[in-house]
Amino acid sequence: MFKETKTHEVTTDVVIFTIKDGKLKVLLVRRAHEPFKGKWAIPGGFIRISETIDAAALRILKEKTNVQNIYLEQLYTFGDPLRHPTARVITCAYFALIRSDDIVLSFEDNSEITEVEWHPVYNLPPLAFDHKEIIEYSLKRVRERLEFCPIAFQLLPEKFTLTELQKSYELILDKKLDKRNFRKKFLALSILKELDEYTKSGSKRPARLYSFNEITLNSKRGHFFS
Amino acid sequence: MFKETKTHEVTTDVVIFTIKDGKLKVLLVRRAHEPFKGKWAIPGGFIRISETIDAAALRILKEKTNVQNIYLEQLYTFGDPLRHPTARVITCAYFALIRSDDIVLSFEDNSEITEVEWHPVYNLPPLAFDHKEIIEYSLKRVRERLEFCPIAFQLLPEKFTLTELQKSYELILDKKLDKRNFRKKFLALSILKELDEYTKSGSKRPARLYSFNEITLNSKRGHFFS
DNA sequence: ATTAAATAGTGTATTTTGTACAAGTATATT
DNA sequence: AATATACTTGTACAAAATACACTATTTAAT
Repeated sequence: MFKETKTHEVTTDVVIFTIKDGKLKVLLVRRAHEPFKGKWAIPGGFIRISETIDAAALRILKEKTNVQNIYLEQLYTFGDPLRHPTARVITCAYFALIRSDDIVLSFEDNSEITEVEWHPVYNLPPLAFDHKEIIEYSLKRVRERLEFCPIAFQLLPEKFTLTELQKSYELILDKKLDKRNFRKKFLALSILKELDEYTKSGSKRPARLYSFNEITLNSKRGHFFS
Repeated sequence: MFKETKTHEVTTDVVIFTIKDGKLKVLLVRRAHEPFKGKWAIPGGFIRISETIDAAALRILKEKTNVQNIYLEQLYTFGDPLRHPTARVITCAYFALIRSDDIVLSFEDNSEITEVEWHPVYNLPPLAFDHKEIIEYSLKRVRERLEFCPIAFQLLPEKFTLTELQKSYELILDKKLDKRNFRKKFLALSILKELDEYTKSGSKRPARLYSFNEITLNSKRGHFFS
């Protein structure tokens, strides 16, 4: 298919999750050029020759969201020769969880892209390349991680209610959880700091606010929810 | 460090585990050339331009061990620009578990290599590149997998005793397990076929032989040992 | 034939973890 | 004051994990 003398291109793509408008969303960019011109894709780019892969992924993340210091994990490397129609592009995919508040999406004068937007994970538009598969695999991985460590805290503000925390789990796992069991389990882990503050009851009964203790993962069995 | 016009090279390295002489071992090759001439390394090679990464890893595995149809899983992609002293080489690492019996190690007239040998995982020689890190990470992953699915069966012969099975778990997890609990748990999973055969008591009391049913993973919670 | 040595095999009691499930409490609104 | 809404809390049961010690079968030695 390709000449053996042709070289591989190596990129990184980053699946960026957030919770916005009560939905789990991923950041997508609209492609300005072929292949897949006009199609939505997950943000990505070439890995520079003297840059670690992690650094490249962080760079992509920062270009689009201006966010740094975030949970970013290498997901999988996708390298089917047919995943790109005209070149051999191997992509090392990452995923990240961020809070969507105080984030300004940007193109950064990037002629590669005509739009940047959050899209509901459970209702995606047609995507370029194998990006649908990449997102699905990310979601699977996030769910696995959630069983072991409360990475959902990346999605929440500094101070949050237990209901908000539970909601973030429900959005990721895509199922309802029992309120009493959820609280019991979480409080038993003693990773939450109970604050003496309450939501300024915009609605009904104010809810107590919590924050995370410095995260020290690996509780005995490490499992959270299944 | 490198000129931005220089291209990445992309390889795959495969950590191959086996149990031999009552020890958990990995397959290492001795490098014939610089860099790290004469040092031990895990087997690897360039990914061909029209080959999937999985296919490349399987090819490497077959070149060295003549084994096919084996549990092979992508581990992680290592891409630190400093991991190779003179080039930018990104490697997509895999790991595999195989039975060491009926395996003939081979160089396949490969001038890259002067030796191929099994080495105890818990007592490795100095290794080329970041291969020590890759092996350590493989081991971590194998342990994680072991909690969910009985991949240890890849290490055992067709017919085996419960003691042998337990031993393989103990070697990988590097700790003793309780015999009665181990058996109870495994038998409850009904993935074992109890045979009407026994070890031809080379030593003391003969032990019953078992084989695996067709593996259907994902029992309810999926966990085995911690 | 008896005994010793080695490995195989087995069951119960306790603790921990997971799950199912419903009523009372604090605030805002009317 | 009554009502609506979201917040908070505990117990009983089931399932899973863990701790723990003796008997059984064979070979080898006397």
